[in-house]
Amino acid sequence: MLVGDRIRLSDVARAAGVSLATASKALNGSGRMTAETRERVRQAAEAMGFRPNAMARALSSQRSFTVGLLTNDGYGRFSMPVMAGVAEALVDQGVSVFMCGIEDDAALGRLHVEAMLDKQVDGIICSGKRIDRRLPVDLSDLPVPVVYVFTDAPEGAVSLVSDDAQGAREAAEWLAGLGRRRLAHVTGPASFASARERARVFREVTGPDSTVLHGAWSEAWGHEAVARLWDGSAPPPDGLFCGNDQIARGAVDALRERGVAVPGDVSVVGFDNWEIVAAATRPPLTSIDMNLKDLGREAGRLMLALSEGRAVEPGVRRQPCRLVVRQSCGGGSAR
Amino acid sequence: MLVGDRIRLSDVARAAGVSLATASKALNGSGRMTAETRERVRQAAEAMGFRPNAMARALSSQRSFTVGLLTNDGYGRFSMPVMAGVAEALVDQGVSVFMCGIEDDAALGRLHVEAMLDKQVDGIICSGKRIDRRLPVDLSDLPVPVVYVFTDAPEGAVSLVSDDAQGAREAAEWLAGLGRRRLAHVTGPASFASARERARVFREVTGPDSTVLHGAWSEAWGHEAVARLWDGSAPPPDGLFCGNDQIARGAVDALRERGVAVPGDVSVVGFDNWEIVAAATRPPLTSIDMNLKDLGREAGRLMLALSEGRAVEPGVRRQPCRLVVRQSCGGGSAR
DNA sequence: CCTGCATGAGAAATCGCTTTCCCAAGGGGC
DNA sequence: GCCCCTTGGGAAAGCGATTTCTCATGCAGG
Repeated sequence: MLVGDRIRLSDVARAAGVSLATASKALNGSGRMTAETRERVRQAAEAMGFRPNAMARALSSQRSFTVGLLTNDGYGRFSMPVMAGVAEALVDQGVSVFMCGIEDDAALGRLHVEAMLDKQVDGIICSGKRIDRRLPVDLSDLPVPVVYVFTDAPEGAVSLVSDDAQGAREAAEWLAGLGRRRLAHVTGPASFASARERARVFREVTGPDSTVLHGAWSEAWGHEAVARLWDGSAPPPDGLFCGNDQIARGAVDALRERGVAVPGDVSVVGFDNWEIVAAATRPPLTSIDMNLKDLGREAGRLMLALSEGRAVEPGVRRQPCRLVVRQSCGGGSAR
Repeated sequence: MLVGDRIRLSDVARAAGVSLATASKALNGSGRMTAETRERVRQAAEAMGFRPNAMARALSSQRSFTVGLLTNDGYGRFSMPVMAGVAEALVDQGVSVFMCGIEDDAALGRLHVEAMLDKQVDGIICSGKRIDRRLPVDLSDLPVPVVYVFTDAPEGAVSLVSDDAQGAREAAEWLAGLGRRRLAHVTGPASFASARERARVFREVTGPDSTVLHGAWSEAWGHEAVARLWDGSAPPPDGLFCGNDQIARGAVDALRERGVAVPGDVSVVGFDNWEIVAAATRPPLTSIDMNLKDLGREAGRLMLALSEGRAVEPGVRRQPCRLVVRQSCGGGSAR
């Protein structure tokens, strides 16, 4: 793929018959020279397959064209799509991503952050698995910009989260639009801000005393919630909005077991659009996708802006979610 | 966390009353000087919170203390644990990891590899999601060492995979040890080398004409396989070894639906030990764990050796799998 | 008492590129 | 026709380490 020694800028300069300085400026679009000169250098570089040594460039320009991505999501459920998005936004700017999983280990976090700083990263993107908790590292007072994604961020920071309210509204209105009138929301612990926020909006759409059940983020809880809702003490729901796909799957399984048809008798919407769960459910789940890759992509863009010294409005940015229709709701494929 | 300008080596040297050269050697353990001098420099560095500039160090020493991790596993199912292992093995050597997901896009692969090379990585770890397929990039003739993990590798390369044969034997013998005598193996497509190898060993343990069913790697296939095995034409198995946890889950669900008790009537072992699937199954799955993090850790060690110029025996290294006992088999928690 | 060699430490070159002056030449204004 | 300003391009000083020599110094050997 690459043979022999790497071509240096000085080689290109010599070939193009210009000085080192001119060659550098030509390729970077800086400095002043005739278009003809610039082009000649470009051609030479191109022809020789010149690739600048990023280390040298970083050392003198004080920009390393690398960013660090810190995450405590060891599983990758959230951080993999975010990383993919970040990388996508940055790769053609020549920026690479150091990825560091730190779980919830503060010492490990510090270690990695220091390693990043030593490597002169142009910025750090900090991502989590929950928007109301922070990673066990203090990223304030760092000599580089920081962008927070899908995690809680300090006051005045640049941060990016998915729009729980809009996602929940999307789900509830979809169920309502299908003609479902007795809706219930089965979600995770009320200790999660996301769970509370989605529940709030769910009530906003369906009425202040519609049913909201908090529990674990598990299939088991989905099961149990169905058992409660169908205990005969009240007319059961005809639409279920679940806080994540695992709960939804548990619920759908429980409904099947008790002979309730999905989507015939009940429509179910999940949250997360976790392919592996949503697609394996019978029937496959209609679900809210948080567009994590988009979140990552936007984070990448913001990081880029910041590292180029462009000003970025601080504060929390909420990115919209998107309803992905499968078969657990019936109804058209409209939207 | 860090305040003001970074301390440079020259600052340390001045503070310790030695030259730049001596300071460098003192901190790197190279050169010759009295223990007292060395220690004095160390103390000064420590006291001033000196952190060497990795770029500068890389530029002159020709080692960047970074490695690239290439993967086509966009989901992170395999690459996240591998990355965690790699990072764990390298972090206290001060080595950071560039992570690049390239899916199956050859152009993207080339782009990322070139970016890595520009950044002077000390080596590249190439990881996949299937041991009999390669990534769409040519990593031969690179100016840096390459280690392959969980992917097919060219002749003569250094490569690391999990030991399918040992894992399969572990599973089959566990079932046999539980007194199960009519064993069946339900697994993925025979086009997968892993599926074939595990099936081979399964037969080696259970007899040449024991049942092996190939299908998709899905829950749906687990269902269907159970339907076939329990169609009444033959005495059904009392032990099921499934090719992955999804198949196992499908099978367990199907068994429950037809009133067959797990683990009462049938013991089921899965493969992958994918927590999210294995733990949510009712009952939770006993499964074979491929120890991917260990695989990554070992890959990190090999990479380190290679990048330090130490010789590494080429060839395929197989790392053992491990049986994780949950409740789908009954029997003791022995082992 | 002089030569020789091991030893501790420093001067300076280098790594490959960026960037800041600085200078020569050409052109326009008065 | 003189002067000043614009313009294209180059020389050289870093960036912050590593590393190769080189050089005093002190001690042992003859």
